[in-house]
Amino acid sequence: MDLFADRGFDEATTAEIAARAGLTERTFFRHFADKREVLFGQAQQLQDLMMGRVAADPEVGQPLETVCRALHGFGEVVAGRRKPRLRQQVIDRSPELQERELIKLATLSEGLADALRARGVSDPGAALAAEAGIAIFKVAFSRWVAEDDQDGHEFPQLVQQSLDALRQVACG
Amino acid sequence: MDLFADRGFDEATTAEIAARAGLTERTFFRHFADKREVLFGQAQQLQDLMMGRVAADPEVGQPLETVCRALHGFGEVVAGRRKPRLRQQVIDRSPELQERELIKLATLSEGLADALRARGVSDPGAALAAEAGIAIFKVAFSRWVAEDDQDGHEFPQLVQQSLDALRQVACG
DNA sequence: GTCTATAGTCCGATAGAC
DNA sequence: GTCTATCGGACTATAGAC
Repeated sequence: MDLFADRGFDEATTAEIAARAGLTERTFFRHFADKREVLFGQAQQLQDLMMGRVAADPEVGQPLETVCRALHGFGEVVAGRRKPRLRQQVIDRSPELQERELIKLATLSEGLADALRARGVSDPGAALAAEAGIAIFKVAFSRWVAEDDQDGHEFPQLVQQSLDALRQVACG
Repeated sequence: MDLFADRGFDEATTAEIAARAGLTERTFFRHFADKREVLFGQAQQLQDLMMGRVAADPEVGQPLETVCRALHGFGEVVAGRRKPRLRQQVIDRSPELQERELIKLATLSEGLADALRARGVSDPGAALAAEAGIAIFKVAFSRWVAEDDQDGHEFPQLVQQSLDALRQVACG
């Protein structure tokens, strides 16, 4: 993170990262499938948490609300992350990292759709509720990054506001 | 496309692609910023078309409907593409191509949001209408690929069905 | 067109934990 | 004996510098 923040993602070589950790370049690639993955290792944990919340939601009569309740879990995960805003700055400056972020969100969407189907929501509703939930997450997250809420307490409110705004533009 | 379809995207080298076109590898990189861009060159054209449709839409009172009408433009662009379904098969088999596809869609979303703001739609509604539109596009497109509609005539219907389904899961 | 740097793979070897 | 983490060196393809 320090190397990336100082000189940018592209300019920090895998050899430097490994040296900084007291390892060889070869060992670095045993821990991370590729250089970008260093910044996205916790993504699976976030997905598991959110999918679990969908599975445990009391009612799925309004699938998008179920998804939004699952999104609240982000607040808990982010509390355990180090410097989430610095991390986001690094990502925002690198197109290749943005690509990786998007595919992680797409994977999350797939997972949420699967979790909804397991609760009896049928397609294409399940896929659309999941994708719409990701849209809400993106907007709420970008607003959260712009503020200085340290522990993620305000995140659920931002999700609710985004959900309301989506309903407004979608259903009038 | 033939090389990618035969042996997969990773296995086809830029040297082979260039040789097949009667050019040198260096010339290949003069035409395409990177190897993946070979398959995504027409993306800007699609975005321009859709943004133009948002700009020219008679009314933006229901922003998501405006976006959906813009999405219909895909049918016109795809008619000029060669083997769109084969192209999609190649993409679906390669994670790095999926990443590129996602960032193209994210760029499209940004463009649509800008076009909506130019029509007076305020944030976060503009961003959410654009993102929700992309969600609808993804679902409609995946259904279109699974069918055998050659000229894209059925695409607007698939968009409408996805819009209805989204309204169902979002607003009940 | 030439030249070079970096990411990432493949092969094999070593050493400690259990 | 097996599993896992480390390392070394050679190798290829992408991509950028000039």
